Order: sequence, then structure tokens, then C-alpha cells
Amino acid sequence: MSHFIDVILPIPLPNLFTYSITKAEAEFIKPGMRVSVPFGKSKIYTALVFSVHDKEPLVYEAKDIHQILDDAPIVTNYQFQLWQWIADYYMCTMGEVMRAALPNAFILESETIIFRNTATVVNDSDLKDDEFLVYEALHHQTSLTVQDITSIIDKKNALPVIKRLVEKAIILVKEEMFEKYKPKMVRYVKLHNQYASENQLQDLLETLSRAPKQREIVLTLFSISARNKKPIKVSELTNESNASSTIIKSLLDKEILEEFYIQTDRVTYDEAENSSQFSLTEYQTKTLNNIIELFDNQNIVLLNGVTSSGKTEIYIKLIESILDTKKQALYLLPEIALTTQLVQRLQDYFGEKVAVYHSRYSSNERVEVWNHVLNNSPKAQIVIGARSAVLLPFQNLGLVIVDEEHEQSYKQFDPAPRYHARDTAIILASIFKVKTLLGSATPSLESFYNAKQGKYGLVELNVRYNDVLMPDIELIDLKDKFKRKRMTGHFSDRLIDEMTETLQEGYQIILFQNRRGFSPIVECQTCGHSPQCPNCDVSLTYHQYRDQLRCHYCGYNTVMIKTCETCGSNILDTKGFGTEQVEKEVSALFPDVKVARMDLDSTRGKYGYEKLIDAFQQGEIDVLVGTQMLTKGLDFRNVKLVGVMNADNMLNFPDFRAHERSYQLLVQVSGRAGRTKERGKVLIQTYNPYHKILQQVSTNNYIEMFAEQMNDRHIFKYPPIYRLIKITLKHKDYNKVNTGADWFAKSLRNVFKEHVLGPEFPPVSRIRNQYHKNIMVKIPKNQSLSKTKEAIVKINNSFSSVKDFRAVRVILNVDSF
DNA sequence: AGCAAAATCGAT
DNA sequence: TCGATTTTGCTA
Repeated sequence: MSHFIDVILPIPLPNLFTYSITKAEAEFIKPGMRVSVPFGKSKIYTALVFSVHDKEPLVYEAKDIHQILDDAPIVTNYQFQLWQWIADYYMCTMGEVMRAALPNAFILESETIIFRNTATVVNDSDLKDDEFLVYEALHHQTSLTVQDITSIIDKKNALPVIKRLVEKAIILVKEEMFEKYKPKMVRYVKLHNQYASENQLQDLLETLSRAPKQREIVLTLFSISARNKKPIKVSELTNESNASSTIIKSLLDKEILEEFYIQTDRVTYDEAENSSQFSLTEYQTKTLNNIIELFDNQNIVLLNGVTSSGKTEIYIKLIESILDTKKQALYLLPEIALTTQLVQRLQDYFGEKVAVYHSRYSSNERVEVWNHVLNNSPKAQIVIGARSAVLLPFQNLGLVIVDEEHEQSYKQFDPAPRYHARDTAIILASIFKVKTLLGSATPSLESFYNAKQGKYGLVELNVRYNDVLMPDIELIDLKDKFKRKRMTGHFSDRLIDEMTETLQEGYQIILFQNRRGFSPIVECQTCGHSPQCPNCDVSLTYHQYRDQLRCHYCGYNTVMIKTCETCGSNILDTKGFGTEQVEKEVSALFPDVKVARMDLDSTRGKYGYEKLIDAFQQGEIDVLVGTQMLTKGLDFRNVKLVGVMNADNMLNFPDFRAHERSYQLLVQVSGRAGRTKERGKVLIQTYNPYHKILQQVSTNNYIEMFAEQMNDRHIFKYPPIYRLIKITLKHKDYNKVNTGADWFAKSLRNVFKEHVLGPEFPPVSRIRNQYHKNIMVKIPKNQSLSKTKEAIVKINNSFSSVKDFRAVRVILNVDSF
């Protein structure tokens, strides 16, 4: 009998692929192991075994696999269940889910390596110029990659040249796979075995009396090993003895010392001096008991606790109770809330049981966390991570916590799978038949609605930690302030007064402006022209600190223009303002005050973000100007005043969620004020002080906001009342996108009638030279989701079989945000 | 996705 | 008319 495996390949193809294996392989291979397989003309890919069977494919002959890459599965059955749900629900392929789930280092790809065929005698005159270049290069190097050749012959496509050379038997090509994950080896030293006894040691020290440096090192080695019995790292030894590596090298050469390597974790945890115990306040205890009680009858509980109410402590206690049952806990947070502050707090409490997983981790670091989780290692009993942590190989999950549940960054935008980590986490929990806790100070309408409907349990915590009062929120009418000339730059007199007072009292200030750069539009005062991005339909943002014009969509940048590009006038004006300008104005208003800025531009680099937060926390910065980055779960003790420079641009954003989001954002920023004893103050500058959302923010009236927004969602048929699938068409040709979108929308209307919206151009209709057009499909609660998706897939298939439309890229986004 | 054959483009 | 570039089809 012959044996086969069905594998998932990490490419966006909908089907599995069948390969043939031997009997021995069939006994060894289990679903979840990786194998390398030939795919296409020459490439070798990493594939994941989905099933092992003996059903021979009928219409083609299965190829043999290339190699088995694992001894044991690296993907669990639970994961396969979850992956299938994701692929099905978010309308993507298993391959795409695999790509998102597996750390990059697990997915090996082959590279073509080119060698000289020494068996062939080459006549130089037979070669063309570019062929000769390659041939000659191979005299200097034994092997070349395709990329090398591309740069040698300076052509876009090197493959035809390679092909000709292969035909002439001048070169040979070979596919090579490279292992990407490298265990981290640390170099250790010990005294050579020949000095094991006391006497030999004495002799050694004597012989070294004429080499004081070397003698010192040996003595340092003794003193370290006397202190702790652990093996001694070379780095440790050099640090303590101030020795150079050459001296150690000579000791090694003389066989006085001996070196050895031990494999270590990249992610290490520094032992906490004091395990920080704490006890919950009365309110927190009540809340925790409430949650536990609700878990009796509900699988999902929403914890609606105001900012600074101490939700984290509740999570910690809940996690602790799960660990006691010997199960793993998953704690999800938005990427940018995953700060050292919070991780440290958990590690202080739980010690090395905490594993962290987020996108700033290197590929190798991720492999290590993956393996710890997979092996249910003591080092991964609690996994705290961002979106992708929901895809880790849990074996024995006992609890899922999704903090800041309302955060839109939980939804992956690009590339597929466009999954929502909160919703995926709920499915993950259900696969393990365990509970999910959602937490937020400003729950998403979805979750609060579900709670109201009785689908989720609901627990409220309305008291701030230590009974600190909620901040006092004041709305400032910019229109009025401008009319009465009470503005200095973008600062109203009220804001300046409050800032002056706060600074005098020695407290810190946060200023929020949801736009980076200096100003989003540069305009010529003579002709009104403003510089546009050549690749996108947006004006370029002026960044003063680099004197650049930049596109925030594609990254295009040029030097700031001195004169207008069209009319040559040198009177240029800027419109709108960003964090840079706010920062500059603060410096001008308060020359003695230390100001810093926190946005995408100032937090580049692995620790840029952390450094800023640290500096602010240490009081090295008085005023922090930032974008929404600083709204996420940061806990600054000394901030008393929060200023929102302009609340209008987010309220007017053309999206049905704009109001909900503005409410959440403003309440979250406000929550940064007054976290300890003093009551905080929040000033919101706006042209519409009577806007209902701003009124609701200032009175902290979530219920009213919820009711009003839900009413709108009912009327306009938006989530959470209806489901939404967004279909985006992309192509560089404007007309193709237009006619394609019209065709697509028309076909959709045949099936879904009035529940099809669009096609419409998004606010920025061209990004990276691609035109975009959106179609929305609204799905009533009582309409079958799977049938709807089937219909969309069918329309999509006939769309791509139309010759004219085939080149148009179609993106399906389920539960689009 | 990635690759190669086929189709189209474009400058001599 | 040849070579380069873009489009199309297919992978097991």
C-alpha cells in the first residue's frame, strides 16, 4: 500500500497538496510536523503536514517529499481547529494562517546556488558579455546566489543568463535549504581537568607567577566559582578581571582553561528581588468574586472598569487561580500597551512563569517562546502578548484575558488573515472549553451589546484605585477663544493657565494631538498649490526636525521646498498642525520646561519607546506631547493635567465608528490624568463644544453614548446589529478599478439587494500608485453567514474569470474595522 | 507566492 | 525584427 500526506504550504492557495511518502515515513510523520517539499519548477518549500493517509490522488501523480524537518509536531491539533476557523471565518487560506502563526524561522525556503562546472572546458569567445561576467566571477568565488548575479550583470532579471549558462554546461545550479533558527550558545570556561587536584593547582599558580595577568584571571575564576556554584560565562570573567579576550585565549591555548558552550534562552528573566505580593481592595475583591461567579454560567465575561480602577490586579489574581489548577493562561494586550512596566509587574509577581510574545521580538526569540508554550514548559505558564500570541501552540489552556478589548489594533489589517484577536481568542477559549475575560474602560459597542443581550456576563467597576476621583473634564470652545483673541498659537488661555499652575505644583502634563509631523498641508499663499505625494492621493506632511516633506502612507519623502513648485512664489503657508508643532509651541511658551514628543517618528528603534516612557516616569520630562500612542495603558503617577489640542479631526473622520472611537480615545487619554492622590484635570479644545460625544466624554456617560450610537447603528444597519464584509479592489489603472468595482457591486446587488453599499473611493483613493475602491456587504443577523460568504466567493470567482478584471486585486475583509 | 511560457511592447 | 517587459497559467 502506498502512503500520502496532505500538506499546507505557506502561500495563498486554497487547497492542500498531496505528496507521496514511504511506509517508514508514514509511520514516523504526524500531523503538525514540518516537511520540505518540492513545489513548482525548482523551489523547495516548508510545508506543514495536515494529515497522513493512503488515498492516492486520481488526477495527478504525487511527488515525493524532500525531507522531514521535525522529530515531533510543532503545531497542535487545537491549533489546526483554530486555524480552520480563522480560514473559514475570515475568508483566507490555511497557508495564510500558517504564515501568520508560525515564527518566520520555522518557514525555511530554498535558495538557488550557482557553481562552476569544472568538467566543461570553456572557450571565452563562446560567451556573451554578461555570461562572461558571471563565468569570471566564479573564478573568484566558489558559489553565487541569484541575487549576486543580478548585481554582477546589473540587470533586473538574471534568470535568462543563468539558464543559458546551464544549457552550455558552464555552470551547475543547486537548491539549498538554510536552517533559520539558531540556538543561542554562550561560551563558558572552567579550569582544565589536569588541575583538578590541590597540588596541581599550587604548581599552576607557581608557574604563572611570572605572568601576573594570567594569574589574576585564574584567581578571579576561583573567587567567582566560590561565590556561586554555577558555570562561569566568559563574559562574566572578562568583566570581573578586566582581562582582554587575548589573555583568555592564551590561557585556553596553554590548556590551563577549557571552554565549553551551553545553549541558552534569548529571552531571560532577571530574578526579582522581592516577589511583590499585594492584596486587592474591597472593590477589587468584590469584582473578582463577581467575575468568578458569572463564569459559572457564562463563558465570556466583560469587565467594564473605569481607567485606573486596578483591572490588572484583578487579572493577576484570576491568572493565579488558574495556575493553581496547573493550566496555562493567555493575557492579550494591544501591541503598544505591552510595555516593560506591565511585563515587569507580572514577572515580579509570577517570576519566570511569564513568557512574552510580540512583534518586536526577533524571529529566534519567537521560536523559543513557541517551543516553551508547545512543551507546556514551566517558563510559559502565563503568556502575555499582542495579537499574534493568540496563535501560539497552547497545550493546556485554562483562561484567556483580553485587556483593552475595544482596541482596534486587535484586528489585523494587512496581510491576510485579517483576524480579530479578541474574537479569535474567544474561539480559542471555546476550543479548550475555558473562560474568556474581556476588559476595558470603554468597551466596544460589540462587546457591551453582547453583554446587554446576555451573551456575555457583565461586571462593572466604577471606582478608581485608592478612591481617586475621576478627572475633571473641561471643554474649551476654540471658536470663541479665537474670536476673543485668547489664543497663543494652538493654545487657549485656559490651557496655558492650567499648564502654568500644574508645572508650578511640580506635576507633569500630557498633551494629545492625534497627528504627527509639523503640519499636514503646505500651501502656497499665491496660487494655493500644495505639494502632493507622487504615489498616493494625499498632501505631504511637513516634518520640521528633518526639514522634510513626507507621505504617511507610502513613506515617500523629499526636502522641504523653499518656493512653490508651480508658481515659484516663496510665501508658503502651513495648514493644520501635528505633534512637532505642539512641541515647538510648548518650548516657546515655557522656555524652562523640558518637553518631549512621543509618536512614530520619535520612537524608532527597539527601545526608543521605552526610553521615552522611562524618562517621563523619572521626571526628566515635564511635558509629553504625543499621538494616540500615549493613550494605551500607560501608568504615569505624576501626571495631573491632560490637554487635548483638537478633538475635532477625529470626530469628523468619515467612518461609522468615528464617534465610538473618539469617545474611547478621549476617555482613555483623560484617564492618564490624576492617577494617584490629586484629582486630575483634562482640557479638551474643540470647535464643537456641544458635540454630543464631547458632552458624553466630559460627563463620563458611557451609557448614553452607547444608547445613542446603537441607535445610529440600528438606523444605518451597521455592526453590531449587522455584520459587515468589506471588499476592496486594487489596481494601478483607475478605469479598471472603477469598471471592476461596478461589475462586482452589481453582481452582489443581484443577491443581497439593498444590503450592498458602494462602490466608493476611500478618503485616500490612491496608495502606492494603486487605486482603491470599496464595496460593503451588510449582513442582517438572521442571514446565514456561511451562505453569504459562499455567494461572495462565487461572485469573486466569476469576477476573476473575466479577462479584463483578472489583474484587479480583490481583498475580502470580514468584520472590517 | 514564484516561476516560466506566452503575449505584448518598443526601439532599431 | 529581436529583445525586453508584462500578462497568464500552474504548482500536487
